[in-house]
Amino acid sequence: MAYWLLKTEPSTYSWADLIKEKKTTWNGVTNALALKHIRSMKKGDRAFVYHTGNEKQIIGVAQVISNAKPDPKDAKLAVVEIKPTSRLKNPVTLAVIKSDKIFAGWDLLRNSRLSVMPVPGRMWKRIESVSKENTE
DNA sequence: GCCAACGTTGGC
DNA sequence: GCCAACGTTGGC
Repeated sequence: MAYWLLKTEPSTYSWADLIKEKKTTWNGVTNALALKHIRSMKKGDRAFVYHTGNEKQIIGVAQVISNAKPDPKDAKLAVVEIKPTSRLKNPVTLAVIKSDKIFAGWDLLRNSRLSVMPVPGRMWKRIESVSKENTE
């Protein structure tokens, strides 16, 4: 099982939209590297959902519920289906990620324009634990 | 096939 | 609103 991070602009498609829909086909990815990551996704993998724009934070966890497959609207592209698992108790902001050296060198920091990326296991665990901490 | 010009993304 | 960092496009 692998871990991923999926970026979305919340005014286009948000975590709330995913909750409302119960599951969705993650489409609209056209960047070559991001597509390569999509194509590596397998049923049972898990993914953080990250909001760009004003929010810049990881908001929830989703489950990959299909293997990667060609986009029915464009066979050159690839999509995957996901469903929401749980919302993070405390969203983990980009600022927090930047200030924690465990995330040094991660794609999220190195390439701000990449919309789909793997999450190394130790980073996944750190985000999960930070998201559960009590804050004032 | 190269690369300048242009367009887009996303953080600031 | 700006702009850096990338990606893409199109003329040559």
